[in-house]
Amino acid sequence: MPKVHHTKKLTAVYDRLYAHYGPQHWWPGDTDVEIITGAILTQNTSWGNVAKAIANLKAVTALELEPLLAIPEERLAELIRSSGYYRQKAARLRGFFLWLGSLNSGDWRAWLKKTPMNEARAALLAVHGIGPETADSILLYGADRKTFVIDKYTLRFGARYGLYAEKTKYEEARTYFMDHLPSSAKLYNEYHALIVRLGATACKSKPLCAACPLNQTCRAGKKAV
DNA sequence: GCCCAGGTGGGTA
DNA sequence: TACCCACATGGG
Repeated sequence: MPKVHHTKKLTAVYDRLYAHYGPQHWWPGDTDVEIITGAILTQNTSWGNVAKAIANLKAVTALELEPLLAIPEERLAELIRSSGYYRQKAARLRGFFLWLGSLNSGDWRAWLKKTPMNEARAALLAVHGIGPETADSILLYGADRKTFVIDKYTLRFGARYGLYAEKTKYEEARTYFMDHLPSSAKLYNEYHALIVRLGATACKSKPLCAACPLNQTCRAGKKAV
């Protein structure tokens, strides 16, 4: 398929999702530190469990690096217990914030904003516990950088709607979206959020459930029930 | 009780 | 590279 066709299809799917669900207002968090915290806590975990953990943190301290790092790891783990893998995530949160605070003489916000994408992304990926989805979430939702976030839903979504092959991996899918969409953080933000919304509601069933707003373009093959 | 959730890292063949 | 497993709570 020629490139322009992929662009048209991707854009049409986006328009359909947006018309159906409306703006998703992602990321659900007020500050960059809150967004980063959520990005780590939501690894393989439902958002509801993460929201409780973040509420617990907010109840005891400001969501900034120093106060968060002042919490002993065991205490931190208890506060985020509801998000699952809590001992592991407590260590990862601390490790990440320690690393973040060491950047750019402490001006890590400027570092996140200004460091060339490939360099910043590679640096994030080198931190223990930060994989591609978390790195891209931090850059896109926490620093307004132009990178597309891929997740389980997005891989399934792209394969199901015939954008790319079933076994397409993270980096390839990310490149696909970025190569075929206008380069816009706002668009990347909303598109990923809409895919998650679709995946979390309509797109799990086979055959497609009647609520799927993409029935007409989906090629899962099964007729909508 | 079973399955899954906005992943990641380590180990083995 | 390709699987497998641990990590863990909470909702449907």
